[in-house]
Amino acid sequence: MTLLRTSRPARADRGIPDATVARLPVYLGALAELADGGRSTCSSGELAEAAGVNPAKLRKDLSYLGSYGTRGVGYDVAVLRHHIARELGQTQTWDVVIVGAGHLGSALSAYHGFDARGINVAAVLDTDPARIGTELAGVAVRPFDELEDVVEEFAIAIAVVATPGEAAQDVADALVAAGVTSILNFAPAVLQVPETVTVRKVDLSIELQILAYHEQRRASSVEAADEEVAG
Amino acid sequence: MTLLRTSRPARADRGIPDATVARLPVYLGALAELADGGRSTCSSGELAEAAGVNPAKLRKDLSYLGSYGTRGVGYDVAVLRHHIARELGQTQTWDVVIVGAGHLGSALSAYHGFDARGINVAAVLDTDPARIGTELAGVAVRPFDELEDVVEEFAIAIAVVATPGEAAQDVADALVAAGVTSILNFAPAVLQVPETVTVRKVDLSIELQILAYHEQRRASSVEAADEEVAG
DNA sequence: CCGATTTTGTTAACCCGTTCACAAACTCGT
DNA sequence: ACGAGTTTGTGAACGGGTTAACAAAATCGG
Repeated sequence: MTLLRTSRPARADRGIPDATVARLPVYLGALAELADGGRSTCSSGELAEAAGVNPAKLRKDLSYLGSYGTRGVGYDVAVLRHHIARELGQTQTWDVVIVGAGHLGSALSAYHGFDARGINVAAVLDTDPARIGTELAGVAVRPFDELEDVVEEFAIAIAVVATPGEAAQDVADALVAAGVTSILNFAPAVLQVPETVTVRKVDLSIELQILAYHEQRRASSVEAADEEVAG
Repeated sequence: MTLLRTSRPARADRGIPDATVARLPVYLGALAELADGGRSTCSSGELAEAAGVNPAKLRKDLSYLGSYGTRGVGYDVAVLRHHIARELGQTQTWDVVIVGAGHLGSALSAYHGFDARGINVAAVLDTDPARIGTELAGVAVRPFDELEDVVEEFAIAIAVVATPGEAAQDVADALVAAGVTSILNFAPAVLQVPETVTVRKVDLSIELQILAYHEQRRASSVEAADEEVAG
Protein backbone atom coordinates (compact mmCIF):
# COMPACT_ATOMS: atom_id res chain seq x y z
CA MET A 1 0.00 0.00 0.00
CA THR A 2 2.60 2.48 -1.05
CA LEU A 3 0.25 4.71 -2.97
CA LEU A 4 -3.49 4.33 -2.99
CA ARG A 5 -5.23 7.63 -2.51
CA THR A 6 -8.70 6.41 -3.34
CA SER A 7 -10.37 9.40 -1.70
CA ARG A 8 -8.67 12.07 -3.79
CA PRO A 9 -9.76 11.73 -7.41
CA ALA A 10 -6.72 13.18 -9.13
CA ARG A 11 -5.41 16.69 -9.62
CA ALA A 12 -7.97 18.10 -11.96
CA ASP A 13 -10.44 18.72 -9.15
CA ARG A 14 -9.72 22.45 -9.43
CA GLY A 15 -7.81 22.30 -6.14
CA ILE A 16 -5.55 25.32 -5.80
CA PRO A 17 -2.74 24.89 -3.25
CA ASP A 18 -3.47 26.52 0.11
CA ALA A 19 -0.31 28.59 -0.04
CA THR A 20 -1.45 30.04 -3.35
CA VAL A 21 -4.96 30.78 -2.12
CA ALA A 22 -3.46 32.72 0.78
CA ARG A 23 -1.57 34.94 -1.67
CA LEU A 24 -4.37 35.60 -4.16
CA PRO A 25 -5.92 38.33 -1.98
CA VAL A 26 -2.53 40.03 -1.84
CA TYR A 27 -2.31 40.05 -5.62
CA LEU A 28 -5.81 41.41 -5.77
CA GLY A 29 -4.82 44.29 -3.51
CA ALA A 30 -1.73 45.03 -5.58
CA LEU A 31 -3.80 45.01 -8.78
CA ALA A 32 -6.26 47.44 -7.22
CA GLU A 33 -3.39 49.81 -6.48
CA LEU A 34 -2.10 49.53 -10.03
CA ALA A 35 -5.58 50.19 -11.41
CA ASP A 36 -5.91 53.25 -9.16
CA GLY A 37 -2.61 54.41 -10.54
CA GLY A 38 -4.09 54.31 -14.03
CA ARG A 39 -2.27 51.20 -15.25
CA SER A 40 -4.19 48.95 -17.62
CA THR A 41 -1.57 46.25 -18.05
CA CYS A 42 1.38 45.00 -16.00
CA SER A 43 4.12 42.39 -16.13
CA SER A 44 4.65 39.60 -13.63
CA GLY A 45 7.74 41.44 -12.42
CA GLU A 46 5.86 44.62 -11.57
CA LEU A 47 3.00 42.81 -9.92
CA ALA A 48 5.38 40.60 -7.97
CA GLU A 49 7.23 43.60 -6.64
CA ALA A 50 4.01 45.31 -5.58
CA ALA A 51 2.91 42.13 -3.83
CA GLY A 52 6.28 41.46 -2.26
CA VAL A 53 6.88 38.02 -3.80
CA ASN A 54 9.16 36.30 -6.29
CA PRO A 55 8.04 36.78 -9.93
CA ALA A 56 8.29 33.05 -10.68
CA LYS A 57 6.09 32.29 -7.71
CA LEU A 58 3.56 34.83 -8.91
CA ARG A 59 3.39 33.32 -12.38
CA LYS A 60 3.09 29.82 -10.99
CA ASP A 61 0.28 30.94 -8.70
CA LEU A 62 -1.59 32.59 -11.56
CA SER A 63 -1.11 29.53 -13.74
CA TYR A 64 -3.40 27.58 -11.39
CA LEU A 65 -6.24 29.87 -12.44
CA GLY A 66 -5.59 29.41 -16.15
CA SER A 67 -3.68 31.31 -18.83
CA TYR A 68 -4.82 34.89 -18.59
CA GLY A 69 -1.60 36.62 -19.57
CA THR A 70 -0.11 37.40 -22.99
CA ARG A 71 3.50 36.40 -23.64
CA GLY A 72 5.69 39.31 -24.51
CA VAL A 73 3.11 41.72 -23.10
CA GLY A 74 1.97 40.88 -19.60
CA TYR A 75 -1.38 40.83 -17.88
CA ASP A 76 -4.44 42.99 -18.41
CA VAL A 77 -5.08 44.43 -14.97
CA ALA A 78 -8.87 44.43 -15.23
CA VAL A 79 -9.07 40.92 -16.67
CA LEU A 80 -6.75 39.48 -14.04
CA ARG A 81 -8.66 41.19 -11.23
CA HIS A 82 -11.85 39.69 -12.52
CA HIS A 83 -10.50 36.16 -12.65
CA ILE A 84 -8.86 36.27 -9.21
CA ALA A 85 -11.98 37.83 -7.70
CA ARG A 86 -14.12 35.12 -9.25
CA GLU A 87 -11.84 32.36 -7.97
CA LEU A 88 -12.02 33.83 -4.47
CA GLY A 89 -15.79 33.97 -4.59
CA GLN A 90 -15.95 37.76 -4.68
CA THR A 91 -18.56 37.90 -7.40
CA GLN A 92 -21.01 37.57 -4.58
CA THR A 93 -21.16 39.34 -1.22
CA TRP A 94 -20.55 37.17 1.81
CA ASP A 95 -22.57 38.07 4.88
CA VAL A 96 -20.67 37.26 8.06
CA VAL A 97 -21.63 37.30 11.72
CA ILE A 98 -19.23 38.49 14.42
CA VAL A 99 -19.61 36.91 17.85
CA GLY A 100 -18.27 39.11 20.62
CA ALA A 101 -18.73 42.89 20.75
CA GLY A 102 -15.67 43.65 22.86
CA HIS A 103 -12.73 45.71 21.66
CA LEU A 104 -11.79 43.28 18.95
CA GLY A 105 -15.34 42.76 17.74
CA SER A 106 -15.75 46.54 17.55
CA ALA A 107 -12.55 46.93 15.59
CA LEU A 108 -13.60 44.23 13.15
CA SER A 109 -17.08 45.57 12.54
CA ALA A 110 -15.61 49.00 11.84
CA TYR A 111 -12.90 47.62 9.58
CA HIS A 112 -12.98 49.35 6.24
CA GLY A 113 -11.94 47.32 3.26
CA PHE A 114 -14.34 44.51 3.99
CA ASP A 115 -16.95 46.09 1.74
CA ALA A 116 -14.58 46.42 -1.19
CA ARG A 117 -13.75 42.75 -0.86
CA GLY A 118 -17.18 41.23 -0.86
CA ILE A 119 -17.47 40.92 2.91
CA ASN A 120 -20.45 42.38 4.77
CA VAL A 121 -20.85 42.34 8.53
CA ALA A 122 -24.51 41.33 8.74
CA ALA A 123 -24.74 41.04 12.51
CA VAL A 124 -22.79 41.33 15.75
CA LEU A 125 -23.79 39.13 18.69
CA ASP A 126 -22.94 39.25 22.40
CA THR A 127 -24.18 37.79 25.67
CA ASP A 128 -23.49 40.91 27.75
CA PRO A 129 -26.77 42.84 28.30
CA ALA A 130 -24.79 46.06 28.58
CA ARG A 131 -23.63 45.69 25.02
CA ILE A 132 -26.84 44.43 23.45
CA GLY A 133 -28.69 47.19 21.64
CA THR A 134 -25.65 49.39 21.22
CA GLU A 135 -24.61 50.12 17.67
CA LEU A 136 -21.28 49.25 16.06
CA ALA A 137 -20.50 50.81 12.70
CA GLY A 138 -24.17 50.88 11.77
CA VAL A 139 -25.00 47.38 12.96
CA ALA A 140 -26.95 46.79 16.16
CA VAL A 141 -25.52 44.32 18.65
CA ARG A 142 -28.01 41.49 19.12
CA PRO A 143 -28.32 38.81 21.81
CA PHE A 144 -26.27 35.68 21.21
CA ASP A 145 -29.48 33.66 21.54
CA GLU A 146 -30.58 34.95 18.16
CA LEU A 147 -27.71 33.19 16.41
CA GLU A 148 -29.86 30.64 14.61
CA ASP A 149 -32.27 33.32 13.40
CA VAL A 150 -29.42 35.47 12.13
CA VAL A 151 -27.73 32.60 10.32
CA GLU A 152 -30.97 31.69 8.63
CA GLU A 153 -32.02 35.26 7.89
CA PHE A 154 -28.79 36.15 6.06
CA ALA A 155 -27.86 32.64 4.89
CA ILE A 156 -24.59 32.99 6.73
CA ALA A 157 -21.76 30.53 6.08
CA ILE A 158 -18.86 32.44 7.65
CA ALA A 159 -18.53 33.51 11.29
CA VAL A 160 -15.91 35.38 13.28
CA VAL A 161 -15.20 34.42 16.90
CA ALA A 162 -13.96 37.40 18.92
CA THR A 163 -14.78 36.21 22.42
CA PRO A 164 -12.58 35.40 25.42
CA GLY A 165 -10.85 32.03 25.15
CA GLU A 166 -13.09 30.34 27.72
CA ALA A 167 -16.25 30.98 25.69
CA ALA A 168 -14.80 30.11 22.30
CA GLN A 169 -15.51 26.38 22.18
CA ASP A 170 -19.16 26.82 23.24
CA VAL A 171 -19.60 29.52 20.64
CA ALA A 172 -18.02 27.30 17.99
CA ASP A 173 -20.36 24.44 18.88
CA ALA A 174 -23.35 26.77 18.56
CA LEU A 175 -22.08 28.09 15.23
CA VAL A 176 -21.66 24.60 13.84
CA ALA A 177 -25.12 23.62 15.08
CA ALA A 178 -26.59 26.68 13.38
CA GLY A 179 -25.04 25.65 10.07
CA VAL A 180 -21.95 27.83 9.80
CA THR A 181 -19.20 26.10 7.79
CA SER A 182 -16.25 28.52 8.03
CA ILE A 183 -14.91 30.11 11.21
CA LEU A 184 -12.27 32.77 11.72
CA ASN A 185 -11.08 32.39 15.31
CA PHE A 186 -9.42 35.24 17.18
CA ALA A 187 -9.84 33.66 20.60
CA PRO A 188 -6.77 32.07 22.18
CA ALA A 189 -8.18 28.56 22.08
CA VAL A 190 -7.92 25.49 19.84
CA LEU A 191 -11.40 24.85 18.45
CA GLN A 192 -12.68 21.32 17.97
CA VAL A 193 -15.03 21.18 14.99
CA PRO A 194 -16.27 18.53 12.52
CA GLU A 195 -14.10 17.91 9.47
CA THR A 196 -16.67 19.59 7.28
CA VAL A 197 -16.00 22.95 8.93
CA THR A 198 -13.01 25.12 8.02
CA VAL A 199 -11.28 27.03 10.82
CA ARG A 200 -8.58 29.66 10.54
CA LYS A 201 -6.94 30.99 13.66
CA VAL A 202 -5.36 34.35 14.32
CA ASP A 203 -3.76 34.84 17.72
CA LEU A 204 -2.38 38.29 18.34
CA SER A 205 -0.16 37.33 21.24
CA ILE A 206 1.29 34.39 19.31
CA GLU A 207 2.37 36.71 16.52
CA LEU A 208 4.15 38.92 19.04
CA GLN A 209 5.78 35.95 20.71
CA ILE A 210 7.23 34.89 17.36
CA LEU A 211 8.74 38.34 16.97
CA ALA A 212 10.09 38.15 20.52
CA TYR A 213 11.80 34.89 19.58
CA HIS A 214 13.57 36.53 16.68
CA GLU A 215 14.65 39.41 18.92
CA GLN A 216 15.85 36.94 21.53
CA ARG A 217 17.89 35.16 18.92
CA ARG A 218 19.31 38.36 17.53
CA ALA A 219 20.38 39.43 21.02
CA SER A 220 22.02 36.14 21.89
CA SER A 221 23.85 35.88 18.57
CA VAL A 222 25.27 39.36 19.16
CA GLU A 223 26.42 38.18 22.57
CA ALA A 224 28.02 35.11 21.01
CA ALA A 225 29.80 37.25 18.43
CA ASP A 226 31.09 39.53 21.18
CA GLU A 227 32.43 36.57 23.09
CA GLU A 228 34.11 35.27 19.96
CA VAL A 229 35.85 38.60 19.46
CA ALA A 230 36.79 38.80 23.13
CA GLY A 231 38.07 35.24 23.32
CA MET B 1 28.48 26.68 -7.60
CA THR B 2 25.83 24.18 -6.78
CA LEU B 3 26.09 24.59 -3.03
CA LEU B 4 28.10 27.30 -1.39
CA ARG B 5 26.17 28.94 1.40
CA THR B 6 29.13 30.79 2.86
CA SER B 7 26.94 33.13 4.87
CA ARG B 8 25.13 30.43 6.85
CA PRO B 9 27.69 28.61 9.02
CA ALA B 10 26.03 25.22 9.29
CA ARG B 11 23.09 23.82 11.18
CA ALA B 12 24.36 24.03 14.73
CA ASP B 13 23.63 27.75 14.94
CA ARG B 14 20.64 27.00 17.15
CA GLY B 15 18.30 27.82 14.28
CA ILE B 16 14.86 26.45 15.00
CA PRO B 17 12.65 26.09 11.88
CA ASP B 18 10.15 28.91 11.46
CA ALA B 19 7.25 26.51 11.36
CA THR B 20 8.28 25.15 14.75
CA VAL B 21 8.74 28.60 16.27
CA ALA B 22 5.21 29.47 15.20
CA ARG B 23 3.87 26.47 17.11
CA LEU B 24 5.86 26.87 20.33
CA PRO B 25 3.50 29.54 21.70
CA VAL B 26 0.61 27.16 21.06
CA TYR B 27 2.31 24.44 23.08
CA LEU B 28 2.96 26.96 25.81
CA GLY B 29 -0.73 27.79 25.97
CA ALA B 30 -1.71 24.13 26.07
CA LEU B 31 0.80 23.50 28.87
CA ALA B 32 -0.64 26.41 30.85
CA GLU B 33 -4.09 24.83 30.58
CA LEU B 34 -2.76 21.47 31.74
CA ALA B 35 -1.00 23.13 34.67
CA ASP B 36 -4.21 24.96 35.62
CA GLY B 37 -5.93 21.58 35.53
CA GLY B 38 -3.51 20.32 38.13
CA ARG B 39 -1.42 18.10 35.86
CA SER B 40 2.28 17.88 36.65
CA THR B 41 3.30 15.59 33.77
CA CYS B 42 1.91 14.77 30.36
CA SER B 43 2.68 12.62 27.32
CA SER B 44 3.32 13.88 23.82
CA GLY B 45 -0.05 12.46 22.82
CA GLU B 46 -1.98 14.47 25.40
CA LEU B 47 -0.13 17.67 24.71
CA ALA B 48 -0.48 17.20 20.96
CA GLU B 49 -4.24 16.78 21.30
CA ALA B 50 -4.53 19.90 23.46
CA ALA B 51 -2.52 21.86 20.92
CA GLY B 52 -4.32 20.40 17.91
CA VAL B 53 -1.29 18.87 16.20
CA ASN B 54 0.15 15.49 15.29
CA PRO B 55 2.06 13.82 18.20
CA ALA B 56 5.08 13.07 15.99
CA LYS B 57 5.23 16.69 14.94
CA LEU B 58 5.09 17.80 18.54
CA ARG B 59 7.99 15.55 19.55
CA LYS B 60 10.03 16.66 16.58
CA ASP B 61 9.39 20.29 17.47
CA LEU B 62 10.40 19.77 21.09
CA SER B 63 13.53 17.90 20.03
CA TYR B 64 14.91 21.13 18.58
CA LEU B 65 14.99 22.57 22.11
CA GLY B 66 16.81 19.56 23.56
CA SER B 67 15.82 16.40 25.38
CA TYR B 68 13.55 17.46 28.19
CA GLY B 69 11.25 14.44 28.30
CA THR B 70 11.63 11.06 29.98
CA ARG B 71 11.10 7.92 27.89
CA GLY B 72 8.35 5.75 29.22
CA VAL B 73 7.00 8.65 31.31
CA GLY B 74 6.48 11.84 29.34
CA TYR B 75 7.20 15.49 30.00
CA ASP B 76 7.24 17.42 33.25
CA VAL B 77 4.79 20.24 32.61
CA ALA B 78 6.65 22.87 34.63
CA VAL B 79 10.05 21.99 33.20
CA LEU B 80 8.79 22.04 29.63
CA ARG B 81 7.05 25.37 30.14
CA HIS B 82 10.24 26.83 31.43
CA HIS B 83 12.32 25.69 28.49
CA ILE B 84 9.85 26.80 25.83
CA ALA B 85 9.37 30.15 27.56
CA ARG B 86 13.11 30.65 27.68
CA GLU B 87 13.53 29.77 24.02
CA LEU B 88 10.85 32.29 23.11
CA GLY B 89 12.52 34.99 25.14
CA GLN B 90 9.82 35.13 27.78
CA THR B 91 12.24 35.23 30.66
CA GLN B 92 12.27 38.95 30.06
CA THR B 93 9.43 41.37 29.43
CA TRP B 94 9.28 42.91 25.98
CA ASP B 95 8.09 46.49 25.85
CA VAL B 96 6.27 47.21 22.60
CA VAL B 97 4.91 50.37 21.03
CA ILE B 98 1.61 50.45 19.16
CA VAL B 99 1.29 52.99 16.35
CA GLY B 100 -2.30 53.93 15.61
CA ALA B 101 -4.95 54.44 18.29
CA GLY B 102 -7.96 53.60 16.13
CA HIS B 103 -10.28 50.70 16.76
CA LEU B 104 -7.60 48.11 16.18
CA GLY B 105 -4.98 49.91 18.24
CA SER B 106 -7.50 50.18 21.07
CA ALA B 107 -8.33 46.51 20.87
CA LEU B 108 -4.66 45.58 20.95
CA SER B 109 -3.75 47.77 23.88
CA ALA B 110 -6.64 46.30 25.84
CA TYR B 111 -5.78 42.75 24.86
CA HIS B 112 -5.40 40.59 27.94
CA GLY B 113 -2.94 37.78 27.75
CA PHE B 114 -0.08 39.96 26.64
CA ASP B 115 1.05 40.41 30.25
CA ALA B 116 1.11 36.69 30.93
CA ARG B 117 3.29 36.22 27.90
CA GLY B 118 6.00 38.72 28.56
CA ILE B 119 4.55 41.46 26.37
CA ASN B 120 3.95 44.95 27.76
CA VAL B 121 2.35 47.79 25.83
CA ALA B 122 4.69 50.61 26.82
CA ALA B 123 3.18 53.30 24.63
CA VAL B 124 0.51 54.05 22.04
CA LEU B 125 1.18 56.71 19.41
CA ASP B 126 -1.08 58.57 16.98
CA THR B 127 -1.01 61.66 14.79
CA ASP B 128 -4.65 62.62 15.37
CA PRO B 129 -4.81 65.48 17.94
CA ALA B 130 -8.27 64.28 18.97
CA ARG B 131 -6.80 61.00 20.15
CA ILE B 132 -3.62 62.30 21.76
CA GLY B 133 -3.95 62.53 25.51
CA THR B 134 -6.80 60.05 25.75
CA GLU B 135 -6.11 56.92 27.72
CA LEU B 136 -6.24 53.36 26.41
CA ALA B 137 -6.14 50.57 28.98
CA GLY B 138 -4.06 52.66 31.33
CA VAL B 139 -1.64 53.98 28.72
CA ALA B 140 -1.82 57.55 27.49
CA VAL B 141 -1.86 58.11 23.73
CA ARG B 142 1.19 60.19 22.79
CA PRO B 143 2.03 62.16 19.63
CA PHE B 144 3.70 60.15 16.88
CA ASP B 145 6.54 62.69 16.90
CA GLU B 146 7.72 61.27 20.20
CA LEU B 147 8.52 57.92 18.60
CA GLU B 148 12.29 58.24 18.95
CA ASP B 149 12.00 59.28 22.60
CA VAL B 150 9.69 56.37 23.37
CA VAL B 151 11.91 53.83 21.65
CA GLU B 152 14.91 55.06 23.56
CA GLU B 153 13.12 55.44 26.87
CA PHE B 154 11.84 51.85 26.92
CA ALA B 155 14.58 50.29 24.78
CA ILE B 156 11.90 49.10 22.40
CA ALA B 157 12.73 46.50 19.74
CA ILE B 158 9.21 45.47 18.71
CA ALA B 159 6.49 47.69 17.24
CA VAL B 160 2.92 47.14 16.09
CA VAL B 161 1.56 49.02 13.09
CA ALA B 162 -2.20 49.54 13.34
CA THR B 163 -2.64 52.47 10.98
CA PRO B 164 -4.51 52.84 7.67
CA GLY B 165 -2.69 51.29 4.72
CA GLU B 166 -1.62 54.64 3.25
CA ALA B 167 0.36 55.63 6.35
CA ALA B 168 1.96 52.25 6.97
CA GLN B 169 5.12 52.62 4.88
CA ASP B 170 5.98 56.03 6.35
CA VAL B 171 5.42 54.66 9.83
CA ALA B 172 7.62 51.67 9.07
CA ASP B 173 10.40 53.92 7.80
CA ALA B 174 10.23 55.97 10.99
CA LEU B 175 10.25 52.83 13.12
CA VAL B 176 13.33 51.50 11.36
CA ALA B 177 15.06 54.87 11.69
CA ALA B 178 14.28 54.88 15.40
CA GLY B 179 15.95 51.51 15.82
CA VAL B 180 13.01 49.08 15.93
CA THR B 181 14.00 45.65 14.57
CA SER B 182 10.71 43.69 14.61
CA ILE B 183 7.39 44.88 13.24
CA LEU B 184 3.93 43.35 13.45
CA ASN B 185 1.93 44.86 10.61
CA PHE B 186 -1.86 44.97 10.66
CA ALA B 187 -2.17 47.54 7.89
CA PRO B 188 -3.19 46.28 4.43
CA ALA B 189 0.14 47.19 2.85
CA VAL B 190 3.37 45.42 1.91
CA LEU B 191 6.13 47.02 3.95
CA GLN B 192 9.60 47.55 2.47
CA VAL B 193 12.24 47.30 5.20
CA PRO B 194 15.96 46.47 5.41
CA GLU B 195 16.88 42.79 5.65
CA THR B 196 17.90 43.25 9.25
CA VAL B 197 14.31 43.97 10.26
CA THR B 198 11.74 41.20 10.76
CA VAL B 199 8.18 41.87 9.63
CA ARG B 200 5.09 39.76 10.24
CA LYS B 201 1.83 40.67 8.57
CA VAL B 202 -1.72 40.03 9.67
CA ASP B 203 -4.49 41.13 7.34
CA LEU B 204 -7.98 40.62 8.64
CA SER B 205 -9.73 40.88 5.30
CA ILE B 206 -7.29 38.44 3.69
CA GLU B 207 -8.15 35.82 6.29
CA LEU B 208 -11.84 36.24 5.51
CA GLN B 209 -11.20 36.07 1.79
CA ILE B 210 -9.45 32.74 2.26
CA LEU B 211 -12.51 31.44 4.05
CA ALA B 212 -14.73 32.79 1.29
CA TYR B 213 -12.64 30.81 -1.21
CA HIS B 214 -13.27 27.60 0.68
CA GLU B 215 -16.99 28.38 0.83
CA GLN B 216 -17.01 29.15 -2.88
CA ARG B 217 -15.32 25.84 -3.58
CA ARG B 218 -17.68 23.93 -1.33
CA ALA B 219 -20.67 25.49 -3.07
CA SER B 220 -19.45 24.76 -6.57
CA SER B 221 -18.45 21.19 -5.75
CA VAL B 222 -21.96 20.59 -4.39
CA GLU B 223 -23.34 21.96 -7.65
CA ALA B 224 -21.06 19.67 -9.62
CA ALA B 225 -22.16 16.68 -7.56
CA ASP B 226 -25.80 17.58 -8.16
CA GLU B 227 -25.21 17.77 -11.88
CA GLU B 228 -23.46 14.43 -11.80
CA VAL B 229 -26.45 12.88 -10.07
CA ALA B 230 -28.89 14.62 -12.41
CA GLY B 231 -26.90 13.77 -15.55
C1' DC C 1 17.16 -8.95 38.31
C1' DC C 2 14.39 -9.58 34.09
C1' DG C 3 10.83 -9.36 30.72
C1' DA C 4 6.75 -6.72 29.38
C1' DT C 5 5.13 -2.18 28.58
C1' DT C 6 5.25 2.60 27.79
C1' DT C 7 6.92 6.69 25.66
C1' DT C 8 10.53 9.52 23.92
C1' DG C 9 13.98 10.93 20.35
C1' DT C 10 15.33 10.33 15.71
C1' DT C 11 15.95 8.47 11.09
C1' DA C 12 14.27 8.13 6.71
C1' DA C 13 10.65 8.46 3.35
C1' DC C 14 7.26 11.39 1.56
C1' DC C 15 4.93 15.49 0.11
C1' DC C 16 4.22 20.27 -0.75
C1' DG C 17 5.95 24.56 -2.06
C1' DT C 18 9.66 27.47 -4.03
C1' DT C 19 12.77 28.64 -7.43
C1' DC C 20 15.42 28.23 -11.62
C1' DA C 21 15.71 28.02 -16.30
C1' DC C 22 13.98 27.73 -20.74
C1' DA C 23 10.83 26.99 -24.67
C1' DA C 24 6.70 28.97 -26.57
C1' DA C 25 4.34 32.96 -27.95
C1' DC C 26 3.79 37.58 -28.55
C1' DT C 27 5.30 42.69 -30.22
C1' DC C 28 7.92 45.87 -32.74
C1' DG C 29 11.04 47.87 -36.01
C1' DT C 30 12.75 47.48 -40.41
C1' DA D 1 8.23 38.90 -43.65
C1' DC D 2 11.67 38.30 -40.47
C1' DG D 3 14.84 38.79 -36.71
C1' DA D 4 15.55 40.91 -32.18
C1' DG D 5 13.67 41.59 -27.89
C1' DT D 6 10.02 40.62 -24.18
C1' DT D 7 7.39 38.11 -21.17
C1' DT D 8 4.51 34.23 -20.02
C1' DG D 9 3.77 29.39 -18.69
C1' DT D 10 5.82 25.24 -17.02
C1' DG D 11 9.06 21.16 -16.40
C1' DA D 12 12.42 19.92 -13.29
C1' DA D 13 15.57 20.41 -9.43
C1' DC D 14 15.75 21.74 -4.82
C1' DG D 15 14.65 22.46 0.07
C1' DG D 16 11.91 22.38 4.10
C1' DG D 17 8.32 20.46 6.71
C1' DT D 18 5.36 16.47 7.91
C1' DT D 19 4.66 11.89 9.03
C1' DA D 20 5.41 7.03 9.90
C1' DA D 21 8.17 3.78 12.01
C1' DC D 22 11.49 2.14 15.07
C1' DA D 23 15.37 1.89 18.37
C1' DA D 24 16.70 3.58 22.91
C1' DA D 25 15.53 4.32 27.55
C1' DA D 26 12.70 4.54 31.24
C1' DT D 27 8.94 2.19 34.62
C1' DC D 28 6.67 -1.64 36.76
C1' DG D 29 5.35 -6.27 38.40
C1' DG D 30 6.99 -10.33 39.99
